[in-house]
Amino acid sequence: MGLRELKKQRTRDLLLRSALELFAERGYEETTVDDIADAADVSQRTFFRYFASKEDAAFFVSRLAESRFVEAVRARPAGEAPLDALRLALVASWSTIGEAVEQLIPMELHLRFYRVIESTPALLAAHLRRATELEEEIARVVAAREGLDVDADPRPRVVVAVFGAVMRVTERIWSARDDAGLAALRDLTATYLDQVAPALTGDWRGPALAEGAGPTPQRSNET
Amino acid sequence: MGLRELKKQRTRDLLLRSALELFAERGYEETTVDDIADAADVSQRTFFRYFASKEDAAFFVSRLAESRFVEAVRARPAGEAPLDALRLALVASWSTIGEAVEQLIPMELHLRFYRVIESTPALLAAHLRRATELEEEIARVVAAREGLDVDADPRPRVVVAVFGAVMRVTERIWSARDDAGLAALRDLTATYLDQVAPALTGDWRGPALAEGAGPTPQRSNET
DNA sequence: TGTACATCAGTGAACGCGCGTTCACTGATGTAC
DNA sequence: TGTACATCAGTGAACGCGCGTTCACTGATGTAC
Repeated sequence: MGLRELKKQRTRDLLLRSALELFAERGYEETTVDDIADAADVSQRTFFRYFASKEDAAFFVSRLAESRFVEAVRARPAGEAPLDALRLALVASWSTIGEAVEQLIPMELHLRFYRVIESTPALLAAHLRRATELEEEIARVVAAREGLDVDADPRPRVVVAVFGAVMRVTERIWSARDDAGLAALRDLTATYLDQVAPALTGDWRGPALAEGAGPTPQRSNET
Repeated sequence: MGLRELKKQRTRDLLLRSALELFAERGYEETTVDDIADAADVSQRTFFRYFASKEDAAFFVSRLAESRFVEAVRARPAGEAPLDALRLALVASWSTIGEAVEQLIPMELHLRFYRVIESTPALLAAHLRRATELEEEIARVVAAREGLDVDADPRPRVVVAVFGAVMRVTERIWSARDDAGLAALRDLTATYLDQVAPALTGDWRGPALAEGAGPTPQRSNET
């Protein structure tokens, strides 16, 4: 890599990190693009050379993580049931995503920023819109796996939407906690995914499974 | 009602209708608050007397519809399984919502605007954020029905999130169609809700149910 | 029915703000020979 | 290794835009007597 390209990457990384640090410390709305540029010691003009918008910078890391997850879904063996494939792809991509994030910014900062998303209406809105776009992409992958037409058969979009809905519930609950670490998010996700079948079943008489109350008792989609 | 109050209501209705008509005809981003005020023959200042923001006006009708739905959920008899209660509340509130909307604007305009929401990133984002807020409210209603603590038991939030996810999938698919009428949306919703159980089941070997291919063959949550 | 006063919807004009864009330019890095 | 030229990251300043706010004001509606 040439010196020019290296400097470019350094500038972008610096801008990205400055942006996320300011967002996490002071809030997204309270941080102007000029603030970010100042923190990175470049001009506002330069910021817009690297990021199409303030929001674009905010979701740069998420974009990376999402593409890893999609790759992981594509990589699942064909025999798996769709919901299993999604869940196993998540488990499998966990560490890959972690490494990719750490290339750019400390995981701790990423997690702090994730909570900013949840507490900032404009960011949460953008996050949800992006999530539905991602779901559409994954629905197509799932449909392809099963040899189905995504527009003719409702099931691919439905299973992906259900999976995504549970993801977002766990994100929100996780971000509302104080102890919010990466392991807690992973555990919460597992617990909530286990609750899909019980929640949809008419019979709610079974014992309520308190979150994190212990090892998850059953999987919902095993044959 | 006094003359003053009557004039007030007329001004608000006129502003609302002007806003939605402009949004539907020309697009949300392409319509400024000044345009709306001009169309209603009042000053921009007056617009902000009635609506906190442009977005506030855009979702005025939705707010009304949502509150009717929440009421309908509250009104479901206690014996019903949660997912059934949500579905039946939707069916039951359908006409009530229709009447409430027609009080304000023609249903045809409301439906046209719904498609604008789906095709406008900023509006779709706001819509999704509002939807998650609504889901939280409904999750609490469901938890109360079952005598559960929404923070201790994952099932209320999960079942509501799943229901909401299916709703949003149908909204999106419906809005992408040309023939998009109210009946089509209702049928699509029924079809997709019927697909929740089949989609989550590992076994996808059963015949794909094409949307609208006929009467829905089975209910997912009957006892 | 009339008068005096209070309330309050609507006005017009100006402003603050931050995002994102446009312009003409500088100077460092890369490349050809 | 050196020279000439091309490329392109970064600059600074100014601007357009629309949202939402603020101000001091007018005039219609409501109310008390």
